[in-house]
Amino acid sequence: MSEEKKSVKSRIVSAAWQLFYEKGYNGTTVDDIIELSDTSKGSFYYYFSTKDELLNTLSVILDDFYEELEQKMEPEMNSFEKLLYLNYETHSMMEEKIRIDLLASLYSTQLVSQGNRNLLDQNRKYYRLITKIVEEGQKRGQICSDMTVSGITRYYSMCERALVSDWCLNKGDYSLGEYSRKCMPLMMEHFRV
Amino acid sequence: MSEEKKSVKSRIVSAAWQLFYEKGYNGTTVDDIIELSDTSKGSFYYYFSTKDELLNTLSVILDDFYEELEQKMEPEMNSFEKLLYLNYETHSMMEEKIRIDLLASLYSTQLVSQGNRNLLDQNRKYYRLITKIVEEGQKRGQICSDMTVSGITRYYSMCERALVSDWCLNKGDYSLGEYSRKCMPLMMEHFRV
Amino acid sequence: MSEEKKSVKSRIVSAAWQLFYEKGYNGTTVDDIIELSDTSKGSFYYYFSTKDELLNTLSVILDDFYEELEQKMEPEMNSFEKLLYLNYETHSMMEEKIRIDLLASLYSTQLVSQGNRNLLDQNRKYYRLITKIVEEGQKRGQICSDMTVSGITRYYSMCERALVSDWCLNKGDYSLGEYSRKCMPLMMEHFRV
Amino acid sequence: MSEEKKSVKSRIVSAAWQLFYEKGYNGTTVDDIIELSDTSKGSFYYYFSTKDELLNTLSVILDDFYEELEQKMEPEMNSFEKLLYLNYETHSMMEEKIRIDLLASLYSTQLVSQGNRNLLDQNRKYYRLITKIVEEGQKRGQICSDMTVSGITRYYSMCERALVSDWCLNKGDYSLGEYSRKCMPLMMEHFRV
DNA sequence: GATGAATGAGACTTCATTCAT
DNA sequence: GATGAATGAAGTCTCATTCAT
Repeated sequence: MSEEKKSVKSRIVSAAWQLFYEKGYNGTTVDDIIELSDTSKGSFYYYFSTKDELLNTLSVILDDFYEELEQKMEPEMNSFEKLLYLNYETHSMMEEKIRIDLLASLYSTQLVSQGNRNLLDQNRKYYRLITKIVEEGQKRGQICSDMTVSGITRYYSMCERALVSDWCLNKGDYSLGEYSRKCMPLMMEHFRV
Repeated sequence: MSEEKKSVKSRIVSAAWQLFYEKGYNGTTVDDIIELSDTSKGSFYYYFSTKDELLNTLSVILDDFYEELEQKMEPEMNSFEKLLYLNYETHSMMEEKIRIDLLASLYSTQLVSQGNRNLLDQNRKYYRLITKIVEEGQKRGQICSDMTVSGITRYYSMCERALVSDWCLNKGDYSLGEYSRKCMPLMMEHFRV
Repeated sequence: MSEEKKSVKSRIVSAAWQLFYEKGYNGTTVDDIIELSDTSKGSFYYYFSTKDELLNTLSVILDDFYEELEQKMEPEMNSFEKLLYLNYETHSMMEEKIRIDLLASLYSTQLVSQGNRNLLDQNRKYYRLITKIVEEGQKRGQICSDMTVSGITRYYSMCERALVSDWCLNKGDYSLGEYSRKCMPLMMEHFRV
Repeated sequence: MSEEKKSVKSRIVSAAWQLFYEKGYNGTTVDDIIELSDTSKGSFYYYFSTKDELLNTLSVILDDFYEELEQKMEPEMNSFEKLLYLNYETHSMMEEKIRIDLLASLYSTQLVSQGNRNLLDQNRKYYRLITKIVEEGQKRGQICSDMTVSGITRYYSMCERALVSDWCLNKGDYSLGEYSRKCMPLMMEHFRV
């Protein structure tokens, strides 16, 4: 069981993302997903309490990416630069690898959903990583200390969300990576020492 | 005819907003709207091709507010301050007067809709007003000139959207006005001369 | 006016029938008709109180055909044979010249319409012609006299409607003309002297 | 479960027919039906792909009646007489028990519908019963053998449809039972031995 | 853990028809 | 006579979600 066939849950997740890429989030129905993953309505709702919940699995993908990036970064790099670096790398990756309408759906859904707002979940690798860098930056005197670590983290993440949201709103008619490279330093200017 | 009864379209809009305030966007059905406005499905879909389209009429409300604000502002006020002032006033008004779930719905909808993205419509009073102030500011030497007028306008509006979006994402658990008063100067710091 | 351009009413009729042939009765909307005839909703409803009424203009076409047939028939022909002849000629013509779904629509509509039931209108050329032949037949002793003229006319027309209806019900998968040639004599057998 | 509540589908059918009797076919809306049967649009369209489809359930009612009649008929009765007997009984029953506009709607709908034409479905009890009697009649020498069993069955059913259709076309202004009693022998005369 | 028939809610469509101008 | 914006009525579709087995 455990070895020979993928778990039902992971079959659902794979199928869902495959379909999301092909047909977009709203264009994909739960029926499509269970058909491709060869399961049933019952199983789907056994593992996920709602279709939206699948979108949250996107943050897992993103967090894996942050994990990788963390490895790659030189620890001695200037902390402020680290933030800009992370931002540029991630936004470039999103632009290349993730369908824009998925991002749009994710942001759209989180705005109106009642439940867990994954984008803001403080336990994500993302938040832990940013927090760590800000802390380190303040200690090293490379990031301004007139705001708390969590205040800066929150501000930074708001700026990132702003860049992604606007890119989605504009239907991707410019480069997310490049626009972020240009704007992020402006938005963070105050915190550079 | 002309005097005695409001046009059908405006009856629909009024009814819709009344209901949106009472029951929220998702809580309001098209049937509710046509019942309160005493019209019919046919008429509703004759004027609006989709329920979402009603949300766009929110920008009319906002633009009316910008009109008012423009009157109130002292022309000699520092241009950079004008931007911060507008931001604070508007966000305070939104916080007080507009149901958060309407803003959330508006932003959510615009992210995934195919059609006109009202939030970005350059012809809105909003854009024309910001553009005018930025222009004036550069002329007067109160706003930095290392970016074009339209670039700054766009950046400024992105920052505003970020603040509103994040407030919605956080379900309004802090003051939008106050948070904007604190963050907007940071975000705009680069453009202050 | 009178000479140079066709009357609005006849433009509507032509357009309607052209469209009925192309798209069927139900497939043709009043909007289609007014577009092709280059008139307006108002005009359409000025001339026809309902879309169904257009179908009635079909009986004019049929009656023209009966007029023709009457000319062609030898007056001395046996009256009973005349009835069979008329039946065969008409049903063959229908099969060739008239779209089956128009006949189906005509019959279908008349079954449920409140208004005038053209199919039964005793003033039609059709009824006048059949009545004349039956009368003549009884006088000549070629048609059985144990039923009144109007009784036989009515019976005869019911049989014709039966053949057409059934042909429509079967979606025309056999020859209306041939099936009528075979069945009509059976149905009328009693009246042959 | 099994005992306590009727299936949703049959609740819909019952409600529909109750309403059809009260308000006629066109006078009954799908909303009425789901309200009375205490179900939902979703369920309705899960079981029936269109409102018209409900009319087809009429043949079930008719077939039940044929079942009954078959029991009542003396097996030794002359086969030709059996056909006339069946015809008279059924048409009398229709006249008494079934709203004329339902029959009209059924015939009207079947003329223009794309789908299954219930009226012609050879598997109905009706066709099986008529076929059996014709077969038996030919064997016994009570029904003429110059046409095939299926040819005669088809002809017979066409005659019955003719009588019902015309009755509907005339809005029931005479007795269907009596008119059938008078005409059916004329129409079938050829097959009497 | 799995299943899928059944449900509920509401958006949206379609058109013939009306009516003030 | 003509116009077409506006209407009304009902049918149909779409799906996420639930629940008895």
